[in-house]
Amino acid sequence: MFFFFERLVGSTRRTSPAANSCRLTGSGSGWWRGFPVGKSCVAGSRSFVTDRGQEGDRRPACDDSCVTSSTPAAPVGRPRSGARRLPTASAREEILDAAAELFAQRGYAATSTRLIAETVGIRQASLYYHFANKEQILAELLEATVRPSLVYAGELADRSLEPAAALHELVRYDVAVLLGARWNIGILYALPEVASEPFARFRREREQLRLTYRRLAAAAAVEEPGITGDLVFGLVESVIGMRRDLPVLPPPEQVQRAVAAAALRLVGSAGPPAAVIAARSEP
Amino acid sequence: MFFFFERLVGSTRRTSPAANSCRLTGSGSGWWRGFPVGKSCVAGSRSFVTDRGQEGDRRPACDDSCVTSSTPAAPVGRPRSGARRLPTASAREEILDAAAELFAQRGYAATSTRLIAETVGIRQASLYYHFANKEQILAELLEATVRPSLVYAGELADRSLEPAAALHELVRYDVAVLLGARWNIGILYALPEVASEPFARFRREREQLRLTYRRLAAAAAVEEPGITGDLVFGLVESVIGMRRDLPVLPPPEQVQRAVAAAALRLVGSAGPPAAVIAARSEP
DNA sequence: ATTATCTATAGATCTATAGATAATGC
DNA sequence: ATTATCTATAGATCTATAGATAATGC
Repeated sequence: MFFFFERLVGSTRRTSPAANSCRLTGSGSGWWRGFPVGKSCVAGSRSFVTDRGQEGDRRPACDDSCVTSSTPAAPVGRPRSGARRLPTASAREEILDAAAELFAQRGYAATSTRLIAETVGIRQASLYYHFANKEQILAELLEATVRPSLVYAGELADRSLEPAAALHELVRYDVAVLLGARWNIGILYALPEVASEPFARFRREREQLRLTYRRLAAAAAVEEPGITGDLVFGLVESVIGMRRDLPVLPPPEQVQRAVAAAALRLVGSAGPPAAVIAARSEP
Repeated sequence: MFFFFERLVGSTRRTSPAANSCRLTGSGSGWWRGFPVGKSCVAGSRSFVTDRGQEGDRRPACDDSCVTSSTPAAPVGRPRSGARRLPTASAREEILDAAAELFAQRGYAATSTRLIAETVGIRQASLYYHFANKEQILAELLEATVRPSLVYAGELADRSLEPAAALHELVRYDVAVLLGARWNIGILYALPEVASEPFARFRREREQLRLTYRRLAAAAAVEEPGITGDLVFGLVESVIGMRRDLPVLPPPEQVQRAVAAAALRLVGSAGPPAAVIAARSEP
């Protein structure tokens, strides 16, 4: 019913731009966050780090050519003291993965760069070869986390579904993203430091997603929508708290179904309309 | 329709134990968090700090007698260098208030004891006269924040309402608590450091509240409840995020109504039952 | 004498930079 | 020559304790 795809994240590198292959290959890119999606492969191959400044860090620009080789290739540069955290991933990706785990577990301020480095298996100072500062790491994680849902929301708009069906789809997708992430990355959304300037772009994108929920809820609601859109948004993101606080959760598909159905009841729509069933016509 | 009451919090002191007067008086206690409630005055006079260890700090035990005087009284001890933050409150309460503001705004780890002290208007070291350590401050804030809803849930159980009506009441109350707090204290629930040991008691109490939601949702749901109780819990707490992220919110009563109604739709109950209306028979 | 503050400071961090070094690539 | 690491460290914190001090209370 669902299949997984992996996303390239936190890397300026781009593998073969096989836009619809839904599985990216090449030097370990895309390993670190797999999530199930409703129907289609979305935004999987977008490289969305390249466009950010990266002013401060010493990492040289890298064009497409540098990863197209599928050979593992002997590592360049001075060898690490420790073993690799993720042998198939780039250092940059290993850092993002370690940071995601630690930020989600202990918070941003409580996670020292030393701890991130230790978790990766490198020295603290080596982080600064890949990132200008600690904030850059969090910013990258945050943006990589909203963007898929935002992109999906955009695609949904082009499919001219009836509002309830579109809402159902978006909720399913979003829940899948939140549950499927390797670490409970949604926790980062609520980190207090996200209110500060370096994370403005992330906040803007998240607000766009909220607007989509508002629009769909207003269109699908039987009565005056009021704050219903925001409540659906909150309902969806409540799976972050559930994933954090509950020792066990039902399988993702079941949670997706439950939250999507709950969202439709919440907007007053009488259960998943026929269009929803039709829209998810799998083979 | 609603009236406010103030709660004694973070103080071993107890004013006149006028259990139902709904307004506590005496040396500034209860100033720092006012919130509207649905019908009754709940837990307003409980002092729930006394029973915790306080091992580390030098603050001497204080019995009821020490605050019963309603005269402002000249301050004992060396005078402060700065002005008071809250002239009517005790130093302990001022610290809790400042910490609540800062923890909610910047997070726990990112808030230094120096900053808390400066915000209060005292020197950093002076905090330690009132609290054994920084964790104690957060623990006290957290516990003071769930407890009212938990107590209210307990009282609700004694009133033998029908499930949908009870759920409606609890949601209204809980939303009022979250919206009425002087600072958006619910943010603290999601602070990553809350997972650590010093906050075990808080977590236990919050889980009890979750269980109440589950029980009520299961009893009120028309179909298989599944994770519906947790979704309602999440729905209610989503007002924390709304209060944080939205520039303006509708007036509290309106949000209460909207969330309570949404909760009932979510469990499948067809709108607020007559019992709900009956239950809130105001003059 | 008691209380609630103050000053001073120990010891442990933490972030980011400078510059050396051990690999590969050409 | 380039890359990706390493070691060393400056400078800025941060928490908590020790002990002095300026009030009131008795």
